[in-house]
Amino acid sequence: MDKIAAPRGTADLIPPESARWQDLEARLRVVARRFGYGEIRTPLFESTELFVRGVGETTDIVEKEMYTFEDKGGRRMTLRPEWTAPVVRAVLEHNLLANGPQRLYYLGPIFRYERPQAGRYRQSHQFGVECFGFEGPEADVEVISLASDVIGSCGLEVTLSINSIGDEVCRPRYREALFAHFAPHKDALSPDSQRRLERNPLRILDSKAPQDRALVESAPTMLDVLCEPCAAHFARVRHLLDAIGVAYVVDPRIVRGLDYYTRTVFEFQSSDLGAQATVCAGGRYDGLIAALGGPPTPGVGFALGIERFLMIVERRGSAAALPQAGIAVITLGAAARERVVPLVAALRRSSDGVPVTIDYNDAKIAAQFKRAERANARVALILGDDELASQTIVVRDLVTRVQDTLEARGDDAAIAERVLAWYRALGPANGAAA
RNA sequence: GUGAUCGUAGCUCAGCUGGUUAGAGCGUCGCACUGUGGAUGCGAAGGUCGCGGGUUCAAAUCUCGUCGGUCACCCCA
Repeated sequence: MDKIAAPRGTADLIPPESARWQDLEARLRVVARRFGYGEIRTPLFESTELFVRGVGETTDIVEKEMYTFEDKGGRRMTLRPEWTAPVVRAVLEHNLLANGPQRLYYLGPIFRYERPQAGRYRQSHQFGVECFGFEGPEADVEVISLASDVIGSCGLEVTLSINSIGDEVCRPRYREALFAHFAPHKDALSPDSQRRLERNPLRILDSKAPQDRALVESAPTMLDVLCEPCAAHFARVRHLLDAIGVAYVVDPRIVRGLDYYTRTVFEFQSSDLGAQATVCAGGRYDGLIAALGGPPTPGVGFALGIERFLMIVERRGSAAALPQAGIAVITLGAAARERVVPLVAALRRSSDGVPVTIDYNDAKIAAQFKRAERANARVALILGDDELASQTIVVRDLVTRVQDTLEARGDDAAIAERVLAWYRALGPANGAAA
């Protein structure tokens, strides 16, 4: 029988890598809470219709990347390819906007049927926030600031680019201006851009084809065409970013792929990600909620790719080594192994998060020490015939190799307390542990 | 969906223009060393050479297909 492997573009998350995920997830939740965002969790699958209407019928996501299936009741379902549409659906379903503006964050998997590549998978994970109900530029800046804090708290260097893509008033004008600019030179454009010219001229702006470069350089920018309210909004966003000390560059070539964006769009990019430079991206989507049948409500948010984020952390070598922690129990002989079971139980009950591990196999002491080391334990607790006879136990600091003999009379809870007190007295493992 | 490149032990890889029992380092396990861990020496376990077909007296090696990894395009986090 053939071995079954994880599906293409998916990955198992196993120790010690899973610990890094947990660490990042904890940081993300802390920052979100600090900004007053509450967590929302939505189903892994939704009606296909939600994404068709919410993301845009002609987007790549809807046209070719969705995992869609029919359930046994004949309903068309799709594995969540992005979070914003489901979040808006849930917000409307529970009528949250009746209570005024809402701040929500999410953290979990998305699914897109794409060819795997650096920083791109069929199941990937996103953290993001959505801020509903504020029309003013302060909300744009709040959301950018939150993203910036998340990235900064991990010590990463990325560049923030911002742009405005206008609204329903000025964007159509811009499309026409772009079309007028490129159409006369259609034959000089790359084949991809010739296609984009008809479908979505904005996309030509971030073309990577060398032959498009000159024409893109000379193209009019959105910022030239912005209507008065959009221009004012964008100016305020820039002013407020300056005020809170978040560095950015204005990049008129930033275009978002999803139909629902309006006005402010932004991307955080890293040079460590190959072709997938964007680690976090978002913007304002003032028309989306109404488009999904809700009351006209402004919104702004972003999504951050967990895999890409962690990839930068690793390539920058800023991944902190896991500290040596925990107690590894070493027993010698059947009598000790039996005696130690209730003692380990007592240790775990009162260990308050200190991991207590034990190897039940009858290995030599040297081998058990090696395993304790591999498990990254800080302290070894040794129990053999000698200790049983003298009613003691030996504790040894695996970092300094200093050891001690402790009294082991009385009940197990008291012995466990003695061991844990000895453990805690060592303090955190110092640099030598790393 | 398009293109390039790679799949040999748990990991990293060697294996020349096809030639018989497929190797190394690291790791694992054992012994030297009845109870003290990053050392040394000796030894052992571990492989349907991704999978399937073809060419050949003979295929890890050539060929076709397929699956998977990696990278790029499209597009996106």
